[in-house]
Amino acid sequence: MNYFKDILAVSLSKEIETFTKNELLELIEVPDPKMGDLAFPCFKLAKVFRKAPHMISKELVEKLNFNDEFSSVKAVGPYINVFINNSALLKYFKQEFTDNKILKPLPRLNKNIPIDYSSPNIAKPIAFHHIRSTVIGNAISNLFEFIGYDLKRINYLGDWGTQFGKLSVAFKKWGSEKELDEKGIKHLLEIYVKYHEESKNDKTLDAEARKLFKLTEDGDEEALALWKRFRDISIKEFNRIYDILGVKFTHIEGESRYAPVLNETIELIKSKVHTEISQGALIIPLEEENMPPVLLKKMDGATLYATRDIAAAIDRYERFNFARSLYAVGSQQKLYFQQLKVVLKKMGYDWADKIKHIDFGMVKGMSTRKGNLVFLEDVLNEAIALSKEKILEKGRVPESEIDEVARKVGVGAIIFGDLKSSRINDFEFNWEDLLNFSGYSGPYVQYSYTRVKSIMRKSDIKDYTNADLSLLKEDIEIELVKELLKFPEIIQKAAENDELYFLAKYSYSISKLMANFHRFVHVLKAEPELQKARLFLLSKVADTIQTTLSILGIETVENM
RNA sequence: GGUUCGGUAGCUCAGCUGGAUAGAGCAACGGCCUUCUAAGCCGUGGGUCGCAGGUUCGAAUCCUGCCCGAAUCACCA
Repeated sequence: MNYFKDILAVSLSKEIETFTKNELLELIEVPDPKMGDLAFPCFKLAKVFRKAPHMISKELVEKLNFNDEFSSVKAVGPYINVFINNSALLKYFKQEFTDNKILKPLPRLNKNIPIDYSSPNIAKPIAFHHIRSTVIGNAISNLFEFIGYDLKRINYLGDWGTQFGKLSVAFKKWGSEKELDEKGIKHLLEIYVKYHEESKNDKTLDAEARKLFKLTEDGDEEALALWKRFRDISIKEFNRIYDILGVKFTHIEGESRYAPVLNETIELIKSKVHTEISQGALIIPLEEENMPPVLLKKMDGATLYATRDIAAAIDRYERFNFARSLYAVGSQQKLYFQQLKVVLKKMGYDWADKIKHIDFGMVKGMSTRKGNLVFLEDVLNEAIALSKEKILEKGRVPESEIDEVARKVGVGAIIFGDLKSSRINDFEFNWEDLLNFSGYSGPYVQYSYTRVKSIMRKSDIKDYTNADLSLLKEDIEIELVKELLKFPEIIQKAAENDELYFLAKYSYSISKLMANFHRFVHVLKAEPELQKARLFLLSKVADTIQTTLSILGIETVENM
């Protein structure tokens, strides 16, 4: 659509000298389809020319000249409404979608973007609320990869800290090898919970835990072996869930990576910014910035998250020389990330400006009926089971593919559910919505895709490359063409705002139009040439849906 | 209390760099399977855009104040 906007703007700029072409381009709107494809409001001109806007629109329309791009250019009150000529539109459509040029990832920029997402704490099963960072980070990564960046997908595990001392103590006291083998991470959670109960009454436990973690930090072989074992078990279980979700990482590391360099990091910080001891803790005061201080070391000398994160930020810059550095982390940590950037900036690192916190709202209303967490895996399994049930009901999917299709659809519903609205909104946990596969949902879009593919499979015509698109005359066909041509704008908007819901909405609106297409237009009954033209269009609908969903991290299926 | 984010239909949300009658989905109700997949389609009802001022040709959108909710504000991450 930008192509036609540009033509309109150029034409307008020939008549209007007080505005540049780009200023005019900014003013052009995409109105209600009934009014036109493009609209130019004359209010801003009215101020400059001191003339009523409806007069200006009327006069302008008479002066404007076009080739054959527009079929109608009319003054409607203060607006100039423009309809695009169908043949020009279809010609442009064919050009852009030949070899799917428009859907291809953008040229490589040779610029790195490390992104930190998912990042669970080890020794605890992944709870449902981890879905947000995992799915948002994965999709943002896909999006930036699409527009040309090289992504470094980092799962920055919470794998260091006194909680491992606690876990070690708990395992020594109540742990069982047999249960660890059988239940894996859930056994670790059990004993961790028990530890917390017991430690309320028995204060010696905490001291013991600190001692054990100190041993780990100092490199004690036995302590380290136990830590490594907890970590390996955790990673194995995490990977199982990432496989279900279809989420990938390029780097699995964790806070432990920075354990050896913490002292030198603190020395480095001390040498570059003013630090002080306050109430026994080592802090960086940020009064000038109107922020609370950043704590580097606790009273007992132990380091904190901030120290590790500063080390990690520097490390990521040194390793990747990043164009941007992203963190998909909840909005609770907004202030913390501002502080982190300020500290890095104070240390003289200009690249701190390239750090961006992709924040998102928290998951609320999670069922606590059992007084414990809702595990992500359970929610996924629930969604997959429901989707399998529906697949069996319909009986369209071959036996051998049922489980795979059920997974893609069930998981698609969960992922889409997370990405369908603005990141910053809190996410309401609600089984009913989560498992509702109709309307504005992943399965709806996937379903739309299968119907299109089904038609393509049933037709004898398999090659549409030389289709004569001028045969496409139905309104709904033209609407679809216009929608498909919006793809680059949607990608751009999503990337500019780090918002995935633009893509989710886009996939939905294509599907919605497709539903209308099915109602008014028949493909297989059409004459061969017309059928070919329609198949060309449908194949592009399918490809656009697939490309859009795949950026969101959702797979398409051929049947459901 | 300070800071930040939010308050639009019963619920979940779009729309917010001011513009033409405020839009979706879910839920409710009523229709549609001899027609390329009914996980679908069509229709109906449902709104003082938190409240009050201001800015202007025009405000859900910008400004101010207030009300309500959430997050956060030094030893968790």
